[in-house]
Amino acid sequence: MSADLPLAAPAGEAPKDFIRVMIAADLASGKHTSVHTRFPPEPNGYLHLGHAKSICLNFGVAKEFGGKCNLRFDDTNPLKESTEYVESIKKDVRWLGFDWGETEFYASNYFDRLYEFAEQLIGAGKAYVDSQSAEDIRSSRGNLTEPGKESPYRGRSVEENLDLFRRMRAGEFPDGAHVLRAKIDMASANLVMRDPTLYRIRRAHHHRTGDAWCIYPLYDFTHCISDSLEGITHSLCSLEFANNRELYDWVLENLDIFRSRQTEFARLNITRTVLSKRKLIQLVEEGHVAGWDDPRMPTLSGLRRRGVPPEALRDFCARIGVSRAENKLEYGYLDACVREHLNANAPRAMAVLNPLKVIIENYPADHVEWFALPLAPDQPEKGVRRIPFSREIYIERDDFREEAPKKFFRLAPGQEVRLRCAYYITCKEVRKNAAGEVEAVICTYDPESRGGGTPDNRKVKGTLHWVSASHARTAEVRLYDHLFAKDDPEDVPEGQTFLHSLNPDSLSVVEALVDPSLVGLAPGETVQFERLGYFCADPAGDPEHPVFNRTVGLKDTWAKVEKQAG
RNA sequence: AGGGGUGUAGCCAAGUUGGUAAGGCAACGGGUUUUGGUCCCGUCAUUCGUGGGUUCGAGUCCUCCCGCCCCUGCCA
Repeated sequence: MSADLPLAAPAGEAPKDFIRVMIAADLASGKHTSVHTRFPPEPNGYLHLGHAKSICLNFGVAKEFGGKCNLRFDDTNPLKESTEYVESIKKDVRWLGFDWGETEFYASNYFDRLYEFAEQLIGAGKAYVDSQSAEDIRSSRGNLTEPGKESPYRGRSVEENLDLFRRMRAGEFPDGAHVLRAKIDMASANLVMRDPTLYRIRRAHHHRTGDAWCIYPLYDFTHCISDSLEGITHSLCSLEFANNRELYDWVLENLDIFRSRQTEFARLNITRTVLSKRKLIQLVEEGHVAGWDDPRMPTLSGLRRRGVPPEALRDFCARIGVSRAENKLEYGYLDACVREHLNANAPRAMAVLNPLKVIIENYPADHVEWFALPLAPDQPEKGVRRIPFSREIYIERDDFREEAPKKFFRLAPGQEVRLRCAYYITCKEVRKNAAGEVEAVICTYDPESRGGGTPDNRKVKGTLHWVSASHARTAEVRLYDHLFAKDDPEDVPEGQTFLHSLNPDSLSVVEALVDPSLVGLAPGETVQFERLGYFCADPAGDPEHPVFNRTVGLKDTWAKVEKQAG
C-alpha cells in the first residue's frame, strides 16, 4: 500500500457521489476557490423526507468543503405562500441540525433588482410584452413534435415594450392582460425555450412585500438570478429541472452576470407514503390525518413528533447516497436507521400494552422489592432504573398461552420463565371468568432466583417484561403503522385515488400500564419499552397521564417464526 | 413522435486511464445474550436492460434494440 498515492477514499470514509466528485474537481482545478450552495424551498407547504435529502446534500456539501449554504425562500408566487410555512421551514431545518447563520434570503428581496434585469433584457431586444391571452399562448406553443408559432406581439419595439412593462408594474392593466416573455426560439426542441414567460400580472398580497407589487417574476427568471446574486457556485436541484437548465444558462449569459451552475440529482422516493405537496395538503385539509405534524406524515414535523431523531434522518440521507437514477427506497431502510440510533441512545424501560394479571401465590402480600433495570444494557455506566415489584403484576397477554405452540418460550402452564431483572416464575394455574376468558394466571416464584439468576445456573428460555400492579401508572399509547396499506399508494384501479390506499389501521390507541418512572417525561423524550419498541412522549400528554407515540417497533423474530409455522 | 435523462442483486449504491463486480438495507443459516432486541460469524450478482462489434481481456469503448422518468403552467 502506497501512502502517498491515495487512489481511493481512505477506509471507512463514505464513497463520494458524483456531486462531491464534481465539486472536489472544481476546487482542484481552480475553477472555484470556495463552495457556495443553497437550499431554496418555496414556502407553500411543510418540509418532508424529500427536502431532508436536499438539505443534507446542500448543507452537507458546504460543510465538508468548508463553504457556505444559504437558506433561500423561493417566494415568487404569493397565491400559495405564507409566513406560517416560512416559520415551519426554519424550525425544521434547524431541527434537522443545520444552521444557515446570517445567510437567510428571500427571492422577494430581489424584486427590485429582478425588475431592473427584466428591463435590461427588454433594452437588449431579448424580451417582449405579449398581450395574447393565456389560452393563445398555450395553443401557440406547439407540442412535443411541432414547433410553436411566434406571437403577433413578438416584434414590438424596445420602446413600446419598455413602456408597456412599466405600465404593467404601475398597475395600469388587469391581471392576465399582458406578460413579459423572453425572446428565444419558438421552434426549440426544448419547450422551456419557446419564449418562456418571465413576469405575470398578479394582484395578490405577498407575505413579505405586501401590496408593493402587482407583477411577479416566475421561477425560471428568478432562480438563476438569485443564485447568481448570492454567488452560488453549485446550484443543486432535482432531475425534473434538467430541462430548465438551458434557460437558466440563457438568462445568466444574456444578462452577463456571475454564472452559477445547475446540477441535477434524483429526488427521493419512498414506499408506503406520498411526498407530493398537493397530496400532503389534501391529507391535512380533508382530515385524513390530524395535521402537518401527525406522526404518520412524512413531513419533518410529523417525523419529529413520531420520535424520529434528526441524527437518524441525517444518517439515512448519507446512506442512501445521491445519484441520477430514479429510485424508490423501501421504508424499512429509514426504520433501520431509526432503530440503529435509538438502540444506542434510548434508555430502557418497561410498559405493558395489553395487560394480563399474574398472581405470585407464594410471594408475601404487601411486600415490595425494588429491582434495577439497566438504562443501557451494553453501557452499565449509564446507570439503572429502579422498578417496584410485588405479589401481583401484569405481563403482556401475548406472553401467555394456555397451550404453548412449538418454540413458544414464554409463560404457559407448567413452564418457567424469567421476569426481567426480578425472579423466575412458574405457571401453576389459570383463572378464567364466566365467559371462559383468562382472567389471571397463578404462579409461584423461586426466591433463589432473585435478580433474575439462580445459584444452580438453571436456564430459562423466556424473559418477560412486567409492571407491578399496585405501582403501575396508566398512559395512552398510540401505535402507528404506515399511513398507506400498500407500497405504492398511487397504484390503484381506474376511478380510485391514492386516498383509497389509506391504511384503516394506521393508528390504534391503547391504555397501557407503565412503570411509574415513565410519568413526567418531557415531550420528545424517547425510551425503549423493552421487547416492544421505541416510544416518544407526546406533547398531548399531561403530567399525570402521559401520551406515548410508538416511533418504531423492535425486530420481532418470534412473530416471523410463528407466522411461518402457522 | 421531438428534446432531455436513466437502466449494476428484492431495495439503495460504489465501480480509477478497459484487467476479471465495494458497501448498506432486506433475506437466510449459526453463535452470544437476564429484551425472540443488540452484538458477532457466515451465505446471498460466473454477472452489470438486450443483441451485436472492437480487444488477449468490456459493467467500463462502438453500435442496434428495449424499458422507465421528465418536458406542451401566466406553478416551483
